[in-house]
Amino acid sequence: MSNIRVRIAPSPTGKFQIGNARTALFNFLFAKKSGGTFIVRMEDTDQSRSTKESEENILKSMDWLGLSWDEGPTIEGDGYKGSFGPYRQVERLNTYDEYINMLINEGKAYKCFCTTEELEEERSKQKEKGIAAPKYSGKCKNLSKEEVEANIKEGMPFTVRFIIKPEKVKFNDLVKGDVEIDMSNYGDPVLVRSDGMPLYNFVVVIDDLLMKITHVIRGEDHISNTPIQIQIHEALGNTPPKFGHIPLTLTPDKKKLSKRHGAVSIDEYREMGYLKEALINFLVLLGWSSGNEQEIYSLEELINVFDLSRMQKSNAIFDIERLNWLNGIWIRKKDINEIVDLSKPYFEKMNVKSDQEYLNKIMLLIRDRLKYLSQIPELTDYFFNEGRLDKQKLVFKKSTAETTKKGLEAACNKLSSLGRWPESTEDFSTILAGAVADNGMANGDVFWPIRYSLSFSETSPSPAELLWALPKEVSLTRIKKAIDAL
RNA sequence: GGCCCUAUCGUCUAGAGGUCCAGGACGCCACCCUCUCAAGGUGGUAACACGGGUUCAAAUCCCGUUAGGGCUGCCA
Repeated sequence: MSNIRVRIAPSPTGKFQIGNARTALFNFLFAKKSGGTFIVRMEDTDQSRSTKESEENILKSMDWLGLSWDEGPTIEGDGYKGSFGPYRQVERLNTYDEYINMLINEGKAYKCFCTTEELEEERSKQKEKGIAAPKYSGKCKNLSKEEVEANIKEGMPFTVRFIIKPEKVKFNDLVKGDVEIDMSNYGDPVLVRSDGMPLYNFVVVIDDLLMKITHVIRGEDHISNTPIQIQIHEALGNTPPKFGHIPLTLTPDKKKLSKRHGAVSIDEYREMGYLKEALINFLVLLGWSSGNEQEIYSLEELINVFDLSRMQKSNAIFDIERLNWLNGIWIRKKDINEIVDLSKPYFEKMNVKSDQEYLNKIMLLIRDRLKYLSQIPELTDYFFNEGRLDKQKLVFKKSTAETTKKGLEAACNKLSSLGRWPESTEDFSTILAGAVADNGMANGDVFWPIRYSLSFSETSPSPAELLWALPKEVSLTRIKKAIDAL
């Protein structure tokens, strides 16, 4: 076990998102690769947006993906594992108080009595003056002790602000390299809201410090928060952790992935029938590559080959076609029984009560055609229900109604006179081919109408496969019906 | 606007100065297989954003421009 400790720190303000999952995955891989510890911490200080359901969804989604955490809330949500808890920020409020007081007493933070209105006015005035980078003036920093006490006595609400040192902050980012930011562009950030609730930029530092986080791997949307957090760490006399800012994933129109741009939660992809293996595989390739030409990776393989230094520096666009391809690959890689199990929810939605054997046959026939499991209803309806027979479509394009009828009859006769119903697709194939040969016909005169009459579809598995899967009586009835229709 | 990050086929990417008139994958197109649709196989289409340097040599290093993204909250 190495002393490397990383965390994923989602705010439970909605379902677990694709972007979060990707960040979690990179953290997970980084930790597992090095024998380190992977921690989940709920950043729920925004109580107006945080919900228990969101937390549950995040935990369950991570668990489903196989991103198991060593420390953090338990999946049941009734406790914690790990000895650096609690792992929910609202349960650590007392701790934050201690550190806030320390900073204030040491003159590194101050109480600010400016109201939201005053701040807005200040900002708009600065904009009017054409000031390029409006920021808080820091006027409350200069309040005397007496003024502060008087304000408090009057019951004036206040925030606590951290005093930014107006100097350049440099850090070596694990993925971006050297980054330098001039803090003279920053106003003093609020650490604690006027209602007493501490804010992200502060709590994240305290938690990372107390939880002994060694590497902070997060989205690059946090890069401009990093120098603030570094200065807070330093104000506390702590050496900041190492930072690695991974590029973001964008929608096809190059916008930040969000609810407005289609499905974004892991839940939704799961419901559509994307396999966790495909999602993991897809997500890791969004911003990372091994350097060789292998594209298909299991989570276990990734733990071995993952290397943070091979992260891409630029943003990546979420391409659903690539996910579809990977999902198809993983669907085909799975054992058929496993696929049937994964397919059950979709059959249940169809109110299908077939036995395992029938479902097995069906999935054997359609799995090559599946991009995702929720396509099952549309692709398998004819296995359970009669469809509409279109006389025009019954005739192969190079054939005629007359020949088609003859072909169907020939096949029907052969099938009906069978002593024992065959058990392999090859046998059915042979029988159909026999009907073709006996009558000097083309394959299309027999194969096509049989297939169409059994599936009511112009695109389906082969007739031999359908005969193999469908119950004998169903097949025979459908073929006879087709003959009558001509 | 300011600050920061980034820049190879439509998309995901390989490439860490010569082996690159740039390789792989997805998609798309064609062909093979074939009664159909998939799957599979084969082939094809398509990129170093632009302009300056540095160097014998640049996709690779430097500068600038342009473009995209992020941040600019008493959200995270």
